[in-house]
Amino acid sequence: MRWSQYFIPTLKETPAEAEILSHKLLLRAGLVRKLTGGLYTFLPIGLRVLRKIENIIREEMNRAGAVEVLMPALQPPEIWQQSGRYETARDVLYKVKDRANKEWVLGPTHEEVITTLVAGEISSYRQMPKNYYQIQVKFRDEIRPRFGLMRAKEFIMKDAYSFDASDEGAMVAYRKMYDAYTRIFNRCGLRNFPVEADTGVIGGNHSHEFMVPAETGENDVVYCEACGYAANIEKATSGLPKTAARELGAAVEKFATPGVVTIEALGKAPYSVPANRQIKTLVYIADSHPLIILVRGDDQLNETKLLAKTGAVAVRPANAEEIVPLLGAKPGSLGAVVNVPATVKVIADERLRGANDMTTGANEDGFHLRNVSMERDVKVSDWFDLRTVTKGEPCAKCGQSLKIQRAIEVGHVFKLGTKYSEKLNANFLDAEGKSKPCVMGCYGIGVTRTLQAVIEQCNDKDGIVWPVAVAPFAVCITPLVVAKDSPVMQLAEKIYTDLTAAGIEVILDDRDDRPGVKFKDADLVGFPLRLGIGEKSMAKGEVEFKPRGGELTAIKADEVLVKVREFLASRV
RNA sequence: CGGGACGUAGCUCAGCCUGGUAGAGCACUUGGUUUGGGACCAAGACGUCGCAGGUUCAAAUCCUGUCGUCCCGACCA
Repeated sequence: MRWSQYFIPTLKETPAEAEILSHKLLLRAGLVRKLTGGLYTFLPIGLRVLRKIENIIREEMNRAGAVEVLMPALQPPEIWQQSGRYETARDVLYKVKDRANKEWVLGPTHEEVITTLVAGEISSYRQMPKNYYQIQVKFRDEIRPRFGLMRAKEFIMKDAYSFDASDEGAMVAYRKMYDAYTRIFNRCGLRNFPVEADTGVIGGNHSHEFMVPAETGENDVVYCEACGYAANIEKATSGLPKTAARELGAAVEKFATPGVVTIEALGKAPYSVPANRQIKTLVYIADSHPLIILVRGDDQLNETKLLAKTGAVAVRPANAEEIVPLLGAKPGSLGAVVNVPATVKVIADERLRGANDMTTGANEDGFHLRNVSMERDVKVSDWFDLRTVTKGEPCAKCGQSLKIQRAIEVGHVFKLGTKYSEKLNANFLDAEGKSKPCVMGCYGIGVTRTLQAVIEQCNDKDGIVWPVAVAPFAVCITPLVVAKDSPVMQLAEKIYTDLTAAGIEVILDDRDDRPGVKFKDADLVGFPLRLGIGEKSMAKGEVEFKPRGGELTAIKADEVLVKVREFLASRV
């Protein structure tokens, strides 16, 4: 490819819209342009990288036994109603109407479509296992699109769906995808690691996310260096001991705490109740039912856990207008000991189990209760792990100190079970002739997000530093004289022809620009190797050999092909 | 949806407080000089100041509304 005929609109200055580094580089290196918030056009360089990533994914999916299909992006709402997600996923569903005023949805994912397909095609256990995947555009009505391709309204996803006759078979399929994902992200040049994950609205009971460590990520990952435990903070647990039981004190005692409405204030004189001896009382609305949540004063409620453990579709904190009529006091004086309506369930964090000598609100403004025993004084309906892990806590598996790292989620694998096959009638007959629902798994990779994650991880002060496997071109030839009949340009053309003939992807910077401009652009766009050809080096029969981010050396002009091959082979 | 900031040339931004001829740098065009890490000189072209109302003799500037962008939060498969 000749640069002058291509389309690489690099930017010297950073567009105001970009905040994080990868987003800036995406724009500056001319990979994408924004149409409007959350919607981007891929320019040729960006598209080439996208295709590279897609092909790596294809190769690994195929290798793992998955088969490529392509499903419609526009879908009938009926299948979403059938699966129940027309309601549970309604916030992210784009809906459109046709001329007859019939409603359609733009697919945010394809469980409904693939399950409907399979329901009509698979009828025997002999036809499984099966795994179908596609690389497709998805549409999600994100509340706040941000960070360029990281969270967009429209994005490209690889999604695979496995169908098995048994739970054991489904686990095999899951494991195959898990291994394939590790290979895919490694091949893309990404440092990455799988973590245990929450399954969210998609359902299922076994799930891992593939994370790329990055400070700009939207996830917190809890991990243990000693034993390898790693989990999304939404799911992570630790080996922290339960609250120590003490000598069971006298009966509950009410005491005045005028103006004290925070854990912190109650911890100070004259009360001096340490946070770990307080019970924090929160009120949540779960699918329109109020719930009382108890966690220890020094713990934070993890809403994802709450959602998962209660099985609710949605939870949100109740506001003061809802709380006062319910418990008779404002937030800051709440508790679950007295004046709790019988209809309201009390859910408590495991860490409080057996705790006594605790202090909590009295459900009366300006008063708290001391000598509270969870067992004796609080009627708890359910005990769950509900707290958020913090760094430094002991690992539940090995006791070593846990760490927390920000990360970008680039892939997610789920064991779905029969949630969708049951609702959408994807049944088969087993060896005994008994009808059963297929056991499913689903496996997603954010392709466009992965592209940006590579940039986020592979860059320096001059621009992008592409791993060879996903580089838009492996080599950039930079002749410093571009007149057609000049010896420099003739050598550049020869090298270009030779490398291209050898199957190497080369871009020839034939623009009539000053050297500095070309060097800066080549660095910004990030080609792994740049070959510089000027009159000086040429006089010595040499060509400049400059790996991106490495040292410039001179090589013999007639050794270019060999040296380039060596270099590329060493980087795979 | 709550909080904040912003919207002026293709891009980055100044001007707004204190109303009165719309600016700079980069990019672009032409000519010249340059030519190994984003050149220099000269001349030029480029704007309904996001949009709609209002106040005023007069609005980029003040007021109201609206749309859009970005940040924080909430939310999030």
